[in-house]
Amino acid sequence: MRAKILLVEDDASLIELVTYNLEKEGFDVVRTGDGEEALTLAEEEKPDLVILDWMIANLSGIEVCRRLRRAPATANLPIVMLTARGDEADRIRGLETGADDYMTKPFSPRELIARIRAVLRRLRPALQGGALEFAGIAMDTTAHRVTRDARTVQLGPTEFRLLRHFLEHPGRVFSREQLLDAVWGRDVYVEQRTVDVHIRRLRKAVNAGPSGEELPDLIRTVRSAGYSLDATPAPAQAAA
Amino acid sequence: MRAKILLVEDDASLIELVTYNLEKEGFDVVRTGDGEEALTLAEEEKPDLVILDWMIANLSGIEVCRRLRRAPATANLPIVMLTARGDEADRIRGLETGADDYMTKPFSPRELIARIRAVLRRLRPALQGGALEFAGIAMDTTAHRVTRDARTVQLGPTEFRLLRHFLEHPGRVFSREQLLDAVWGRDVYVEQRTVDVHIRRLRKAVNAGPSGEELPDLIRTVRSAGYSLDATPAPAQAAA
DNA sequence: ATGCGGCGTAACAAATTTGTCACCAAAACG
DNA sequence: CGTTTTGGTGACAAATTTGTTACGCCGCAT
Repeated sequence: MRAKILLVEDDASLIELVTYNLEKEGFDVVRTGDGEEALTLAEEEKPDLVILDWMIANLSGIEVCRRLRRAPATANLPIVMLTARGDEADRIRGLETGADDYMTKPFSPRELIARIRAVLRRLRPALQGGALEFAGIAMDTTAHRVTRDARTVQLGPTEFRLLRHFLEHPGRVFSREQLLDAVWGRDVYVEQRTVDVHIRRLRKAVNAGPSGEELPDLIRTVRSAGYSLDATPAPAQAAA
Repeated sequence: MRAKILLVEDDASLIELVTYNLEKEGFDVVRTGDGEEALTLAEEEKPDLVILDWMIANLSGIEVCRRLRRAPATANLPIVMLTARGDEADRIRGLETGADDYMTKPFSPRELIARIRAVLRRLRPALQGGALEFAGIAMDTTAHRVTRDARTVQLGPTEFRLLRHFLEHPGRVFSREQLLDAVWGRDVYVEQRTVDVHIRRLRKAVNAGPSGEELPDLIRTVRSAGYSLDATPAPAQAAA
């Protein structure tokens, strides 16, 4: 899966340099030099990470950062700030506003790539082509293969993406709306209840035991909130 | 919840400088200047983050980093590399080996703090926000999970919101009207006495002990005023 | 064209949650 | 003390939220 990067920068030569390097490394790049447009693109293009220059048109980078963090849809989007302002105070302000990393010009493209990878490694483990694992469920994202306790699990495409999303954020509760955004795509109009049906299909596939038996359900229903991948199956009598 | 930081560094003056700043910011600090010992401490002390100097005794920082990543127990431990080697190649090597961030000496303690916070914000949302705690009651808002003294507490949606409100303002007394506004919503028409019933349900769930016994009630009834979350069992009635 | 697998909806059943009451207990008041 | 308030509880029926199943469609490979 290729990661999509939103590059917000208005220096033409820098755009070219960074874009070239990113694409060489296998990233998709979306560009803009305008702060307002950056906010729009962040919502519409659903990039996996934003590279944000401080000095851009219409809105300062720091303001874009602040607004991205405030909007629920982008509150979790990784941000790498990139700027000529080398002031310590500026760097700290950037990081405290919610940036995940901060680099000052002039910078090495290779280091930028390395830092981007470091951030993505944390945020979207699946983008690094690695394997995901949680409580006995293992997913090889490159081979598109899922196993539970070493036995293969057969999943449809949607269930695969759904499970991948859960594995990338274990323990966290997602609303049906968030799942539709993340798994189906932002511009797809589908009934929220459809999520339930796919959750059901996913459970059925993942919890199927060797001999027709049922394994503990790792997908927790959180009433009025959504679903989450969770190791604690039955909080019933966990007394000691 | 205070975050514990393992500082692996052998320059005495730096140790002092960094420790002072970390502790001032509310972190617990564990120190060593030895690579082998760093691995042991990482397992035993279970720090929330490691600051790792490149040049240390016994094992190089990069090697410590590599081994931490390889051991399952510490594979996910956030690492910030900190070193005099400003070489681009070294920085990239550090990041690619699994470090989450990389700073070169000389560095600003405040920037180091800001970067540590940026990493922890991602990795341990519980340490930054999303987690509430009071007198043994812990709430993870992202996982939608509540525990009392490490035992899971089962709550309905309304009780969850109610408890969250109390945890966000511990000790403060809220009238039924204020609670309806804050927990039910400003424009919902519900009987005030309904609050009592939910307080009852919340108490029942939170005060249930391991073996059917009752734990001390942390929700205080303030006659003719409302309710509050309060650790003190039964003090004399102060002024109104 | 035909069959199959996967998908989105609708519909109905099952499970939980919720707002109110009626009634009892505790506290405040004179 | 007897009354009056104010809070505590258990019971309910209604309302909401999920679980499950069935069905028709669509795209694709045969």
